Amino acid sequence: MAELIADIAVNIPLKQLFSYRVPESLVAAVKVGMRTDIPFGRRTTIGFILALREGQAEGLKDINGLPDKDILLSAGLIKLLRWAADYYCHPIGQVVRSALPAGLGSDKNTTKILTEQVYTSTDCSAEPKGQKQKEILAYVCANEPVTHSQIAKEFSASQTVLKRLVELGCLTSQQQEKIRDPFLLETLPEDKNLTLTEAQELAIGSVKPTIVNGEFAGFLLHGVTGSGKTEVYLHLVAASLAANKQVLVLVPEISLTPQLVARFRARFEASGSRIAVLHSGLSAGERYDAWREIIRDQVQIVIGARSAVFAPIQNLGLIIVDEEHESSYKQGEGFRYNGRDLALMLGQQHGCPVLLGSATPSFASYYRSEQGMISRLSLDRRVHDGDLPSVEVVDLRGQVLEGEITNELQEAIELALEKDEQVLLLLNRRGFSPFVLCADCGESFHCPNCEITLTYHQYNNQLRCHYCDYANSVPEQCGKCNGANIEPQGAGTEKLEQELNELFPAATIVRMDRDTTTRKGSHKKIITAMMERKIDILVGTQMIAKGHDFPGVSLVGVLGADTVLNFPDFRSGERSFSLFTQVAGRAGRDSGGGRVYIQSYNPEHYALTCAAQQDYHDFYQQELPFRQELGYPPCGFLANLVFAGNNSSQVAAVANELCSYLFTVADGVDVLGPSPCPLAKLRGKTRYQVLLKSTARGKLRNLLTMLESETKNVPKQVTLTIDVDPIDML
DNA sequence: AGCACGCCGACT
DNA sequence: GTCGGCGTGCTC
Repeated sequence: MAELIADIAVNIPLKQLFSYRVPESLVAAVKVGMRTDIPFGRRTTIGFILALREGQAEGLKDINGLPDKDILLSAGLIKLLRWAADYYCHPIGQVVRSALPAGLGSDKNTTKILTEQVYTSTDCSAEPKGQKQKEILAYVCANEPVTHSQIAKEFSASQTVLKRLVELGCLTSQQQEKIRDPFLLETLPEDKNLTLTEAQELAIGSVKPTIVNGEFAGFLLHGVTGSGKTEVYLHLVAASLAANKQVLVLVPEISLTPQLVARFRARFEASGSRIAVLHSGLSAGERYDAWREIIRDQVQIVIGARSAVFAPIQNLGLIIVDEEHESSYKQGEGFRYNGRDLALMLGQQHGCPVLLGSATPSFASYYRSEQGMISRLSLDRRVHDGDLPSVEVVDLRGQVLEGEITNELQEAIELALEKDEQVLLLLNRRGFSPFVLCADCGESFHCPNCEITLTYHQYNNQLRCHYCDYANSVPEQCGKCNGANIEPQGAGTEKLEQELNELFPAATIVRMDRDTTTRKGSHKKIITAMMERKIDILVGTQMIAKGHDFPGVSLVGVLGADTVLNFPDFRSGERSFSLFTQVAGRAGRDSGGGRVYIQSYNPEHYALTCAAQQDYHDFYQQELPFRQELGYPPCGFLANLVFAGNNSSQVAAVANELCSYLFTVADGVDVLGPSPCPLAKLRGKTRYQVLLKSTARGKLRNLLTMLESETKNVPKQVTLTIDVDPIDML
């Protein structure tokens, strides 16, 4: 006899699904996408029903129950998750869990649905005796249905009065679900409806038909800073809403893009569209509520960071990936997916356009647009004024510098300060100095867990590891020769801040990096002070280049460009070009006539010269042969295998063994390694890597399949992580 | 990942 | 004699 069988994903590091019988009592209620309680081994746990089928249930256990009324995973989402689990070689149960809002994927179900009383009137002509009763009844009649919290806000001590009104038969009440609304206390900005430029009109016109027709199409919206990408997004969102379809907007990090969220809300909330903003600041309850609203089709626009690509939207009309080049779209640990790439897959599965927007596109996206796989839409002019900043590359070769700032840059800063304009200085290295050493014997200091050099932080006189949380105070004496001349070498943002204070004592100088923005709100505080022109010079790491328009900035300086250029990774050119172009775009945003100085020992490097000209296409053409020759993405495909464990010789042996196996079976795939990872030791674990490289995606996939069946032989003391399409290989 | 089973060292 | 170390094996 055929019975109902559920295929269930369980949160364990295994690829397979587990099959259970659905008992007669649950057959009517069970649906694909629901969460379920199941017996698992000697314990009970929760799982997610990814499929239901008829079949022979002999030898299968029964599911215990269904804890929720709603389904949690839409059919479309299940399809995406299964594809992603396979593509990224990650256990399906853990893939499902990382897609879900926190609190729903774990065993302990801590997130609850809130409910509250909702009142409606039954008799508005009634005339209760009490004055307060009259007032509240009138209020309910005018505004019904009214929630209890609304009444509590308007009237004090309303509880007994309400009870009396219900007893009198004037009101009835119902228990109803309550949605936690994170926007409740925020005020909406004013919506500015701007006239479109020709280029904007053209871009909108290209995407619109695909929204209406429900076709997949990829678009790269390449627009320089200030060219009005957001306005293009807003018009396309409107088109999607008009076609009765929902919109997904991915952003690199919500906290860095408050303006974008504000503009979406200002444009669409007034006309009754609901926007769900998913970000790390939400409580578990708020996430759960947003998730339920989305799956019930009560939300029209979802904005969020990479994990929002898993929002269970059922009727997608458009997907936007803003700042698509940002590396934060790639998850760096666990389930190492790329939100931008999954967005493209999602668009294909749903049949809707995907719009990738950036001023400095990822090399991969630009390549795809050149190959005709996606369409490129360009906005090459700023909306106001035409002037892009003038960029000067300052040659450091042969210069004798006392600090970090050249005479050229110093003079430019003086000039800007005289004119009461703001200055932005980028130095992509936090701390005071990247290392310290003993001036007598040359001894330097390393992290005991990660073996890399420790960075000196002057403000608390500590040596800190930037990869784990190791910290130690600076020793008085050298441990090797007992010398007392321990000196900081090189410069970070802290030291630069000190130098600036000496050079420009009258100026207000503020530093913004991970060390000054850890406290909640501190980041926003600096941004606000900058907006209000309370800061003359802002010094910081790459976070100063992201997402903010500071109208008062006329001068941008880039220091330490060479550390970015010489970073040991095939994407260093791309990253440098992107960072320098983005930060240069911060100069003279409104007034025009901005100036940018980039100091470098390698002024002829194409990443620098192209950034100086703001010429992406030139950069692309110089970068392309290098990627082609070496078969690097997007001209080839990579997967990085990392072996880690406490016993270094065991890790090396396991890596060696698996590597030679792969080498013998590989067909059309280069097996490189094993070699110690660039961070050969991290948090106390020894790490080796094997890089797989192929020009054919399918051949790489085949090898990964063979690898996965071989991982059974990896001892438990050694962990193997597979990173498909890695973006950094540290 | 849990959770149990199992086989060897120092304790009331 | 047994409490407990963590190696190994399994989970529909």
